[in-house]
Amino acid sequence: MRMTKVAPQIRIRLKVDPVLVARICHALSDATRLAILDRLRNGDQCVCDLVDVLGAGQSRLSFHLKTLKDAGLVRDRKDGRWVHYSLNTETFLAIEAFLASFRKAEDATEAQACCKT
Amino acid sequence: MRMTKVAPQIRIRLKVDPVLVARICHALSDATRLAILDRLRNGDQCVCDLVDVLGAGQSRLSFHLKTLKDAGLVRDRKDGRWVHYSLNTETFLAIEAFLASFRKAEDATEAQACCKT
DNA sequence: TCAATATATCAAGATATTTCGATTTGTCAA
DNA sequence: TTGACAAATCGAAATATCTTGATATATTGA
Repeated sequence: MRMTKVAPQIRIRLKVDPVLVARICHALSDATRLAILDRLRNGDQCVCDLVDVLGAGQSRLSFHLKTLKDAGLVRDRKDGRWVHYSLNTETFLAIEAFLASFRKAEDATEAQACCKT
Repeated sequence: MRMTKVAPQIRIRLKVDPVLVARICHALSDATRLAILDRLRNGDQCVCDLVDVLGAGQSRLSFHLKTLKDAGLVRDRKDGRWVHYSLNTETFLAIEAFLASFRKAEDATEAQACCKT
């Protein structure tokens, strides 16, 4: 982690498309989808596991998983007749950077990368 | 900014209500509202200024400003016959912390505060 | 091949959100 | 007090999203 102050022009900056931000935030704005993401904290889950744990219908979960995938918040991996979903942390990082830019007046209309682990 | 490592039990933690997260993210999921937030980067704006700049109807802007205010993303301040809106950075920080928790396996179901300026 | 299982997709209805125009409320200045 | 202006609210129409049940696709094992 970089600790010394750097000049503005060499800061890491990410230009964030508002259409993508809206899509990501929309994906995060539903209780079922937040519950799915919460289940994925502990690693990959197949749809059938999520159906069992969340008590939601299979087509409903497929619908929400597609929304999360289209937003880039999750990835899917096919394994035989199962599909495993997992968190895509890059997108979380990108949206965090976008939101952080609202707390940093000097960054005007662009987002600044932060929170790197 | 704290630079030394701290033990997990004394980390700052924020329990985030999924209902509030959904409300905040919903507020962030609309192009008009993102445009409003972008205008507020440079400080307070009254509704009439936003109407001029964004080219949207007044009732439409009032509707979206209410959505943003209910989500805690903006504050309003009455000044004579004008109402000035401004960014509420605390809520941005809270939602960033919530999102960051998905990138930190050890935090399980709670969000960790980060990105403090 | 056939039956069972996992997942995706579709259509239709239910629900929620957004937009617009009109009205209302509150403030100020003449 | 009156007229003008800023902003919020309301009802109705338009649009988008979510849920459900049915069906389609793909994979596996018998």
